[in-house]
Amino acid sequence: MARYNFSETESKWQQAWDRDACFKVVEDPARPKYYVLEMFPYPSGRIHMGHVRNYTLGDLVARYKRARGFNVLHPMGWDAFGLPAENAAIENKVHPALWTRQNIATMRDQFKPMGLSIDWDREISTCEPEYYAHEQKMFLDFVRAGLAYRKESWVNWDPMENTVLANEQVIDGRGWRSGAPVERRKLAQWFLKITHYADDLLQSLETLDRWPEKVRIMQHNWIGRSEGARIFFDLRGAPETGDDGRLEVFTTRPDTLYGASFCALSAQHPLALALAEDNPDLAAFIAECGRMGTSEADIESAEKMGFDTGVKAMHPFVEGWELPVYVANFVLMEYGTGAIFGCPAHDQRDFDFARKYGLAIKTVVAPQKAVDGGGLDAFAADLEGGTEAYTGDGVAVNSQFLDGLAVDDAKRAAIARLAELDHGEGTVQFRLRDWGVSRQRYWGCPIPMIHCDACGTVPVPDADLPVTLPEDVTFDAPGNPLDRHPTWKNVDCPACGRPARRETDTFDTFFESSWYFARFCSPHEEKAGFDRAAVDYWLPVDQYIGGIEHAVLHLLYSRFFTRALSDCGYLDLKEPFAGLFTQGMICHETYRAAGGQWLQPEEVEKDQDGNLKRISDGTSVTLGRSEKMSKSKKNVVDPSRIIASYGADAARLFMLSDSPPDRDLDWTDAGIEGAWRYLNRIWRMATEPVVELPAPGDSAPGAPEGTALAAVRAAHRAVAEVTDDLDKFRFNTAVARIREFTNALGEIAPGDSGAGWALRFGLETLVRLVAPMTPHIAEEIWSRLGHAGLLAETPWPEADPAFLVVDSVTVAVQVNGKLRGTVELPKDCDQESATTAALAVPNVARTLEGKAPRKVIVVPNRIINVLA
RNA sequence: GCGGGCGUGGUGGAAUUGGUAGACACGCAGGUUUUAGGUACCUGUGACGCAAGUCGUGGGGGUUCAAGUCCCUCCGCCCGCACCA
Repeated sequence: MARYNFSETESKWQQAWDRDACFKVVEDPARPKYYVLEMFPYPSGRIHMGHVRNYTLGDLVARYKRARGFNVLHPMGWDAFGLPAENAAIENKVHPALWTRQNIATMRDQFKPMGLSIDWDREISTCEPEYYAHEQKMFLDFVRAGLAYRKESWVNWDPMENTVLANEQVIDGRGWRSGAPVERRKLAQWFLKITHYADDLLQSLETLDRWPEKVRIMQHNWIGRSEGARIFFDLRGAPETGDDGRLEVFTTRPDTLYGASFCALSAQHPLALALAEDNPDLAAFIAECGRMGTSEADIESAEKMGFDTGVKAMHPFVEGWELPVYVANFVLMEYGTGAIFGCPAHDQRDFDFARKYGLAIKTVVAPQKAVDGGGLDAFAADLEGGTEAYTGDGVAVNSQFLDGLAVDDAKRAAIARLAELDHGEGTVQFRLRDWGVSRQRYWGCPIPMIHCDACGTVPVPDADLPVTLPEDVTFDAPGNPLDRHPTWKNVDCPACGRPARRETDTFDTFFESSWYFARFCSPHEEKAGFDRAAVDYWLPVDQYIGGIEHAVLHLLYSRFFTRALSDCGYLDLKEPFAGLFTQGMICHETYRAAGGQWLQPEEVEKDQDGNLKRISDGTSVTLGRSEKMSKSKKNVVDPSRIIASYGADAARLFMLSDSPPDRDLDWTDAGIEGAWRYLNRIWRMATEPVVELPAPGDSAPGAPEGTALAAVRAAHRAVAEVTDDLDKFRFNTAVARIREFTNALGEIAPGDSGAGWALRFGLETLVRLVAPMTPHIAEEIWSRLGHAGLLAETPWPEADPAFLVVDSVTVAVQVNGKLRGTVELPKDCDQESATTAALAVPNVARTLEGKAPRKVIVVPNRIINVLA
């Protein structure tokens, strides 16, 4: 028999599954549903190993759940809008639409040979109007529901390219492509009111019990809820700024108000800007703070800097107590109110600031112990003369009416007094900010709004939707081509009919990925984004699988979107993803040539002595540590080449072997070779059996014995263990159990009674267990074993408990905790006979030197510890 | 700085409730068959030791009959978020 011909076999079964439409699904209320979804790919041009791992994991789950009787939805689509398409357009003169569609075609062709059990009829691409039309409607409904609004906000502006840059496109304060110094500009932008759901998004994290703890913590921190107080300080010497002349401050420590020694404003605070108008020194200080923001922030970060404005803030509790108002570089405009009161004794930043500017440090909280023990003065002296603020728990001191109250009680009391005096109130502050969705980009979904000089911003009427993205644009001038499109941009106002202009901004591409999981439920629905009955059946996604890099934004936006859609009547659901699994990254060794430049794995070989050489010229190569595969380090391995040389099954098996799926995986040649060798091993076992196999369906010819019985037992044990492992996402141990079982099959002695039957049963069980991992070879062996039906449509095997019980166990025997031998005992045997047997072990008797044991601890079926 | 994770043979990694540490692989060594070989199969493989045995899960300490697992402490690496008031 020839070596296993993977390429012939793999394409053969892919066609068979296709022909039988094995993976096509429709709603079926009679069966339990299971929705498996991998994070859909960005069509960058070629698939990478991360994709292979992602889709291997998802496909394993999909095939396994299908075998377990679930109606499985496993779709595929493309996250097709985004900046790289525009960059390609500028750099290579290819239209973004063409570039994207070609990439999708290429990547689809690369995915197909993986043999994924995907319902390809549901394929979607977010850059097509059939998809994005629906999100325009959703957006307008959000606007109507008060969940979307327009406001001015700061952006990074590249004056050379006439475009807005994302934070990661700003390098050392300059545009990544133009190199021009980036300006801060204020633009009117659309926002989605994610903060409306801040509390719910936070609290519901606790219901996501099939999410990784790590991701929930990251979201928890990102939302960043903190309870505190808003405090209004009356001001003296401040210019009129339009508000009521008071300074609003947020604090989590209203209990420390009696320890206040200054107030500080962010450099972008309106009051700071107003004061700077006739104070050039302050203006210079503010400009300096602005410069520090982007570039050398880390280096300078330790150094607290401030500028005394001369303005005074009046303490809310004490008549006549004036606090100096500074502008300080460590106060963020984006958080709270952009202003703080400083209590140096109980906040490290305030402490450092007070030291630098000679401000008072006054202890107003002390540990109960210090107060009780009469050590308060010493505690205060240490604190005020030291270098570290006291931020621990305790009771209020030196604080008038708060004295003696524990921190939490003092906070409540302070807030009550502030409210009484009309100087503040208790409040909850979130770190989470509303989601800005406007992008000054071409390759995205147009925002369906029209700007009219007379009527203001007018929504595009539902009847005029969708607003399709014009494809007759060029990229030969800087800026957004939509801005200079002659016919698309200029339209009549839907309200008054006079000439008006379209909104030329497009949506953030997270917009598309926030509801695509719902679109997959009814991808061809034309009237709406999805059919209500379909989403009610399929959602939530039972198992979502993807990279940890989306732990916060994508997942949070999707959770928000699901709530917003529900509030607008589209859905009745809060959480889109019931189960989440985050896979590890693919790593590979790195190589550097003598000159220091990175080398690709194909450029390097090992010589006889095991030293790395560059193939082209034989010069020596430095081996670097294994790192995440990346183009910049050139340590990438192309999946298509691997699949072409070893087949999809081998690549998939390697992805699942050894490393737990949530940990990083090292790609090695030895690993893929090992997977390939294993496939050949089971191929030989099945096609050149050591003993003649009975016909399929033959019943067992009496009880198997010896190695045959052992193999049958191993089969049942493997079914039980692999099932358990797959349920728990322990795919690497599932592979180990399958290999163990394979070894047991290899032990079958042809002469043992029932050997042929046991081998057939074993092989059938084996291919059913590996089918979700290596579906092609499993299907081929299944067919060669004489089965007419597809393995892809065969139910998961069940273990017979009768073969799982064992009648004897090996029990370890220790003397004083040290292993001295083992003893074979009947399962669940009584303590006395276990003790007797243990003491009879020669090595145990010898170690005891004839002395009687002091005590014997028997853990049934596990261990016996003899204490001498 | 805060939060999270990790640390086990030459390598990737196993190890229910605390109960024979190193499953399953890779690599390596020896052998058998075949071959031009890279194939396949068998045996061995934590360290030290001829052996009995001793020591071994990042270091140190503790709890326990028994600790990779629980507690304290220190060290190292990785990942998030970072002047969040």
